[in-house]
Amino acid sequence: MAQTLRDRVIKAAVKYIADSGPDGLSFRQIAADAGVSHQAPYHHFGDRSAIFTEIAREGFQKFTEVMSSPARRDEDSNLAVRMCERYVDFALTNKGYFRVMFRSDLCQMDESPETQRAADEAFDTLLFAVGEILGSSASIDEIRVQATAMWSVAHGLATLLIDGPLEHKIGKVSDRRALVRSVANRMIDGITS
Amino acid sequence: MAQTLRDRVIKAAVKYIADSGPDGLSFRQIAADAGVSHQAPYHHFGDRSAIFTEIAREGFQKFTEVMSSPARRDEDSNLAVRMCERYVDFALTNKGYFRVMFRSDLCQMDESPETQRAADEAFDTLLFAVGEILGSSASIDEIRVQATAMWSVAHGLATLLIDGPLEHKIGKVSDRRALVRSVANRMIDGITS
DNA sequence: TCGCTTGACTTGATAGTGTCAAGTCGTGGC
DNA sequence: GCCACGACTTGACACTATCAAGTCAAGCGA
Repeated sequence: MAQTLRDRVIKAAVKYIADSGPDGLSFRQIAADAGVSHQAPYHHFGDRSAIFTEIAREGFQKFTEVMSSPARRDEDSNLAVRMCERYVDFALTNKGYFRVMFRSDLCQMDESPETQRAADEAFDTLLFAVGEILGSSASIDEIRVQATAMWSVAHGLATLLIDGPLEHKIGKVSDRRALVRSVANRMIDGITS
Repeated sequence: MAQTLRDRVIKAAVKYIADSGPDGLSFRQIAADAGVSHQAPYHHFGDRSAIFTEIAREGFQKFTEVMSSPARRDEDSNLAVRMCERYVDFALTNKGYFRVMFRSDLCQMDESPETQRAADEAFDTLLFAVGEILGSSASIDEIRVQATAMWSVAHGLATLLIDGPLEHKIGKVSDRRALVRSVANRMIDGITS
C-alpha cells in the first residue's frame, strides 16, 4: 500500500471511465471503495472537474510517449500509417484516459497550465510527424491542412471504434489493425501524392 | 402554446446540450423552466436516458434528410467532398443533436428499435454514397474500408471542431468550409485513385 | 347522467450526488 | 511544550433522478 490515496483515486477513476464512461463517475463511490471518507478525494482535487483535468494531463503525457517512441519491428514502415495505428491503439488501450482528453466540457484546460502544456506537446509530436512526411518544401498552410486531415481520420476512427456504431455497422472488426492500416493507407496515398 | 409539453421538453434539452453539453442537463430544471412539476417530463420519457435516445432518433432522422437531399448549386461537385462538407455542417449546426447521437453511453439503442433504425438509415445513406463513388466494380470489402475512411475523416473533423482543441492548435479556422473542403479533397484523392 | 378508464399531470418521499464549513489527529520543526 | 500543517473525518446543505402515490379533467359505453 505504498500508493498514495491520490494515486489510488485516479487509478480507480480511470478504470471506471474505461468501463462505463465519465458521466456516472462518483467521487463518493470511489472514496467508499478506497475505504476513506467522502471528502478525502476532495482534499487532493479541488473539485470534480479537477480530477478529469488531471486525468487528461496524464493521458496527454502517455500519448506523447507512445507517439514519439521509436518504431518497433512489427509496425508499418510508413510514418503516417504508423502514427494512425498508434493513435487508434492508444485510444483503445487507454479508454479511461482517451475518453477524457478531448472532452473540453469535463476538464478545464484554462485552469491547468500543466494540462494545457501536455496537450500542446502531444499535438506537436503530430505536427512534427506531418512535417517529416511532407518534407521541407511544404508550406505552413499545407502542413496545417495535412495535419488536420491525419488527425481527423485517426481521431474519427478511434472515437467511432470506442463509442460509435462502427462495429455494428460495418460488421465485427475481427482484425482492427488491418482495418486501421488500410484506412490509413488509402488516406495517406491522397496526402503524399 | 400549440406545442405539447413533450416537444417543449425536447426543444429545451437540445438547446441546453448545444450550449453546455449533455452532462449537466437537468430534468428538473427543464420542468421548472416549462412551468410544470418536476415529474411532468418523466411522464413522457420513462427515464433520463430515454430523452437522450429520443433526441438521437430525431438527430439521425435530420441527418439522413440532410445527407440525402439533392445537391445545391453552391456545393462541391464531387460527391465524396460534398458528403464530408454536409457531415461537418450538420454537426456544427446541430450540436444539440450531434453531441448525443454518437454517445452510446447516453442513449440506449438496444431499448429503442426506432432509434436503431434511424441510425441504420443514416449510415445507409453514407454507404450508398460510397458505393456510387466507387462504382459497381468495387468489392464489398473495398466499400467497407472506404466508407469507414470517409466516415472517420468527416466524424473526426466534426468532433475535433466541436469539442476538440483543433482551433486552438492549428489557429483560428476563419473559413471552415474551405478547410473541410481541402481536407476532404486530399483524402478523396487517395480513395478514388 | 352515472361509472369507469386513461392520459397528463402533481405532491411527497427517498437515496445518492457535489460542495461548503467546520472539526480531528498525527507528524515534524522550533 | 507548542504550534503549524497536511491528511483526513463529520455534518450539513442544496440539488439530482427516481419511486410511489395521489388529483383531475376528458372521453366513453350503458
